[in-house]
Amino acid sequence: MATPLEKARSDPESMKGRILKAARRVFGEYGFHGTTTRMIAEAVGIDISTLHYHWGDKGDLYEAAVLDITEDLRLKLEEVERVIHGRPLSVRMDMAIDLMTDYLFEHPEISNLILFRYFGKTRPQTHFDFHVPEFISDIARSMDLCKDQKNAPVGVKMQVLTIMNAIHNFVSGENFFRPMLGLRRDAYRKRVKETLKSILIPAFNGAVRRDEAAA
Amino acid sequence: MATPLEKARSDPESMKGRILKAARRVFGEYGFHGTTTRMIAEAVGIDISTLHYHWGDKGDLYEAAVLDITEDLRLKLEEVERVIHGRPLSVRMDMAIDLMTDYLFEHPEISNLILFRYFGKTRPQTHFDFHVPEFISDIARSMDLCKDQKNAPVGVKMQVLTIMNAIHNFVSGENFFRPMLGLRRDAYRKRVKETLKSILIPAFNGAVRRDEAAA
DNA sequence: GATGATATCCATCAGCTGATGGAATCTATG
DNA sequence: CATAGATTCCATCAGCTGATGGATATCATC
Repeated sequence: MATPLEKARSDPESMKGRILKAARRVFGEYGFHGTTTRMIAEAVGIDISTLHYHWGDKGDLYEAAVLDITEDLRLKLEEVERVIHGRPLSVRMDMAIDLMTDYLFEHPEISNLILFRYFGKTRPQTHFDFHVPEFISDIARSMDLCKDQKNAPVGVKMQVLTIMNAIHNFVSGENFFRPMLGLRRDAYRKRVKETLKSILIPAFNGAVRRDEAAA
Repeated sequence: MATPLEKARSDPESMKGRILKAARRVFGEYGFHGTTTRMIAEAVGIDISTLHYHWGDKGDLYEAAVLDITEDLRLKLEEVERVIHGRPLSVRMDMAIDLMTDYLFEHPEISNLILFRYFGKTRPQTHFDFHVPEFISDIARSMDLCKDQKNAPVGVKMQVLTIMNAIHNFVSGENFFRPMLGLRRDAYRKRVKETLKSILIPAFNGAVRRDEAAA
């Protein structure tokens, strides 16, 4: 039998799917404690008891939202890897940044929820698995930053974290940074890509050149 | 007459100061909505009415905490600028990363509160000034990334944001990232500095070399 | 159209949270 | 010590929040 999350993902138009979609967005904007079940129910246009009927209590729905965005992100990373596979490093980096920033700007609640889980605590302490470690190693391998498929070295993992977090920051912080910079939506997104590339591509090209020189 | 915040900053041992210090920490861990006035009062060992007596309502205390960490950060940035002034770019960058990471790891609530304000919404919408734009331009000038004292170009501002956010991320996300990487406290902090330097210094050295070549 | 299962809403509750009034305590000053 | 002001705590409240029971509505199947 399919879990509630699988049902919701297989049919986004169902009530389960509509609630989950709204939950992702509202939890992403206000965090777990800043979100009330009534806010989500109102966003869907339903009563709170309908929400509880489909998803149990608030913590269960939050967990489902986190697992849902995690799975979306995993699928997108796989897709990006397929697209960039076999190309030279600087091109891979360039394309990966373009594809991931575009995707996350279209689904900012993914970045929002991830950052909330990284940087904030929930009361009472919830901790279900986030699958971050595997993601990070997969990205590292896809970027050709390490050979080992299963487990990247610590230094490489931290480089990958730096890249991913930089993207999440600009996506999730758009409401704060964009007015500060006086940019329109499209100009902001263009600048984000440029900035990330200008910083990251030289850094990693240099790293690889240094590796090659050492070898 | 001194404002409550000025009084609290001038005498950290006073009740106002003790409450403010606890508020910074708890707000930083759980965010505005995840924090209850009772949590802060309990951390200080006082009754909630004493808290309200000194700081008014919850929103006022939160605002004071944000302004307090903002001022701390401003003072630290000034200090760092004095220390690194006049040195070559790569050395400035190296020292600035060391000094700022050390400082923020000792005061993680600063990074915590800043990230909460960047990435989360508060209900009802609060928006008092954060002074971020001036900070960013000051850092850019201090790093010699721009000439104009008052207002750095957009591209430079975004580079500075990328650097500062990367530091905040690793400081504030320590509880999440460190177990994931299997590092002890000191090793983690060492690795954070190495990672930041390995990515940022080549990038900005390259940028400056390109500027010089173009000039 | 009858019937059982599923889905939705209304009414309501207990507990938590922010906030306050007022009594009790402390402190400085004469 | 007396007194006034400042500080702290206890008791309490109204409103919000998460959650549920039960009535109603919808739907598939016969």
